[in-house]
Parts: sequence; structure tokens; C-alpha cells
Amino acid sequence: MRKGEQTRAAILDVALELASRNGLEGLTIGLLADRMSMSKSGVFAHFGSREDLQLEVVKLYHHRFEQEVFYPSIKETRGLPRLVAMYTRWVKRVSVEIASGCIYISGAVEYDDREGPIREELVSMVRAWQGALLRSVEQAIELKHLHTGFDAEQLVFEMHGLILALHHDARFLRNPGAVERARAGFERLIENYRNSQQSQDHQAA
Amino acid sequence: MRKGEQTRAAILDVALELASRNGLEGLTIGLLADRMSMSKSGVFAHFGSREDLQLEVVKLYHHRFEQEVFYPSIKETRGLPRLVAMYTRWVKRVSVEIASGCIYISGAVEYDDREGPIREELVSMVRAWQGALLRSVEQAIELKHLHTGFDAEQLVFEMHGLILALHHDARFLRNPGAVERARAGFERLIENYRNSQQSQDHQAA
DNA sequence: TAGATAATAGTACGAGCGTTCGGATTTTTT
DNA sequence: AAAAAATCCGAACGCTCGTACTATTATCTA
Repeated sequence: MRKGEQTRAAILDVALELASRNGLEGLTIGLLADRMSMSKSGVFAHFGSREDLQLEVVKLYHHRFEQEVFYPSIKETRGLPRLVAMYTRWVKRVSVEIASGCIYISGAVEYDDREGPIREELVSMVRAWQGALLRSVEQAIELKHLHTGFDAEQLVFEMHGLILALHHDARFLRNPGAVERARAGFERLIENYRNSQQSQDHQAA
Repeated sequence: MRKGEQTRAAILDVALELASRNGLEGLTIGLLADRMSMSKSGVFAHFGSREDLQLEVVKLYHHRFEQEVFYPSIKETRGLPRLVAMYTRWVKRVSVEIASGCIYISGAVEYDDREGPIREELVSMVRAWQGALLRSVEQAIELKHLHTGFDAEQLVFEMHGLILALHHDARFLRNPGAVERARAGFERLIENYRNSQQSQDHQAA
């Protein structure tokens, strides 16, 4: 009843933290029980299986991401301002996750070959976010904030690349200044798609 | 003696294949023994420990990468042609690895928080490759193939981002056309750093 | 407060992991 | 061909994993 949901939420909170650091496959019930000062079976009873636990963690992460990045951004005015807000909050989020790890990114590597519901959940989450980005780009084109006649998906692709490079350089290589690189890359990207129409002929072809 | 080295090489070959698909942490001696039709202890005897096996796999991967990407590229003339060759071969390599997986990328996620010799080997490998890219960019600047006054590391950062996005979209999301996106992104990148000197002021600042 | 129900602990299981060791077998050397 | 050395197997160890089952305790309801 009530107490159950409460500890279940507490477990999921720690589980998310653990999965961020060690990956979803590295999330183990024994370690989770230790951190919760509970027995393994006590933790286990809240979820039908480990896979269900992992799924709940993924959904929780998605929810947090939406709360922190997506919803605040769509309050900005449509077009370029909203797109900039989305990217800025995205970078901010990832730069915080440098310490903890990002489940979107580690999950993509862990489940690129592994079939099943976890992979499907991850894919649909990423697809949803990329879809939101794409819509925002298209609106920016409609509103003439960005020039017409280029592939909107290409811009989303490159934005995603900047985020991935940021995560890689900061978290794996532990290079300072990666956040600034991700910002500079985005500025150049936008500057490109906004002004210089002529130098982009090779993309419209 | 001779027979030993022979089977050892054969084991490493299969181990590399396995680690590419399942990650270095997913590389297990039992599975490896099955694939080799050998006993676990028979496989184990060729390496002092599992960690040594993983290290050898990493080194073998690095060697293959050098043979396939680096060495052919430095035969090209210095400057932009060489840089283009490096990137082109890099994309080609990754697009082949879409089926098998890339140890550089999966290893970066697996060992971003885990200390030890495997992580250090991976980091130094990636650093070596990025260093080679950086040198090539700097030479292209010296030879006036690219305009002066911008951060060479920024270009390397963004090239890396394109590769990571390619790997992500192709292998995880299974989107077609990611290879073409990586190529188009690079072309725009080079076009940027080659011609339009004025629009890059915010980067030189 | 008593009874029902939910929540947690305890224990055990089978499987897979890396690793060790002694002996059998093959390969190389003399 | 005999001796030496390298190679491989088979069994076993201690460990951790997810999971099932049975009690015991805590919590909610009437």
C-alpha cells in the first residue's frame, strides 16, 4: 500500500544512481540491497524481475530528462529560441551527468545488439527526443529563423554528435573544456544554417 | 612454442570478434572456449588472467585500426588531403563496424568510471589517434589549406562527434543514411574552416 | 483493538563466473 | 627413438548472480 510505494520509489532512486554509474547491465540487486540496507529478497519483491527493475529505471530516467530538459524548453517561443533552449538545457544536463553518467548514451552502447523490451524502451525514448528536436528545427525554418532548403535531420544529427563528443571527452578522456567545445560547435552550426546560404549548396544537392 | 602462439592468435581473433559484439566486459572465457571448441582452462592457460586477455584484445584492435586507417592515410600528401583521407577511412571503418561494434566507442562507455590498466590503454589509444588528427589539422593550417586563427582541437572535436553520431544512429537506432550524414557533416565542416573567415569570429574570441 | 494484508527477512537453489591444480597428451628438442 | 617441454583437458574451488519459497514482522483497515 502506501509504505510499499514509498520504499519502492526510494529503491528506484538509488537504482537510477547506480545504473548511471555502472550501466543498466551493471545494476545488480545485491549491490542495490546493500545501498538500501535491505535484504536482496526485500528489494526483489518490489519488482517482478530484474528486467522489470531495469525498465522502471529507464522510465524514471526518461521522466527526469523530460522534466529537466524538454518541458522547460517548450515554454520558450517557437523557432530558434526554443531550439537554442533545448540544446542549452541538454548540454547543461549532460555536463552534470559527467559525474554520474548518462543512461541514454551508455544504454545505447549496451543494447545496440541486445534485443528485448529494454532496448525498445531506450530506442523509443531517444526517438521521441530527436523527434522533438526535429520539430523545433522545422518550426525554426517555417519562421524563417533558419534558411530553407536544407535537411533538418542533418542538423539534429550534428547536434547529437556534439553532445556525444562532449560526453566522451569529458567523461572518458576527462578533458576540461569539452562543454565549451559543445557550445562553440552549436554556435557555428546555427550560424551556418542561418546566414551563409551559398556555401551550403553541396548539401541541398 | 610455435603451436602455442598459433592457437593463441586464433583465440585472440575470436576474442576480438566477441568483445566487439558484447563489449570487453561481456567477453567471457567460457563463451570463448565454446567458440574455440576448447576447454575453459585450455583457453585460460594462454593468458595469465582475464584482464590480460582483455588487454591483448584492446591492443589487437588498436593494431588493426592503425593498419586500416592510420598507416594508409599518412601516405597521402600532407595537409587537407591527408586529413580527408583519415576521416574517410575512419568513416569507412566505423560503417563496417556497424555490424560488429566498435571497441573504441563501447570501451569508452564501459571504462569511463572504471580505473585500471584497460582504461589506461584505451585512453592512450584514443589520445594517440586524436593527436594524429590534430597534427594533420595543424599541418593543413600551415599549408594554408585551412584558414588560420581557429582552434584546431575544435575541429577534431567535431569530427569525433560526427563519428559518434554515425555509430549511434546506425548501430543503435538502425537508421539508414547515417553514413551519408557523417560525410555531409564533414564536408560542411571543412567548407567552413576553409572559406568563410569572417563568420568564425566568435570562435577565435 | 483485532484481523487482514502488505512488506521485508532468511534461506536455498542452480547457473555462470574467473581461477587453480594435477594429470594426460601432444609437440618439440636432443 | 627417447627425453624434455609445452599444451590442453577435467574437475573442483569460492564467489556472485537472479530467483523461489517460507516465515516473520510491520502496516493498514474495519
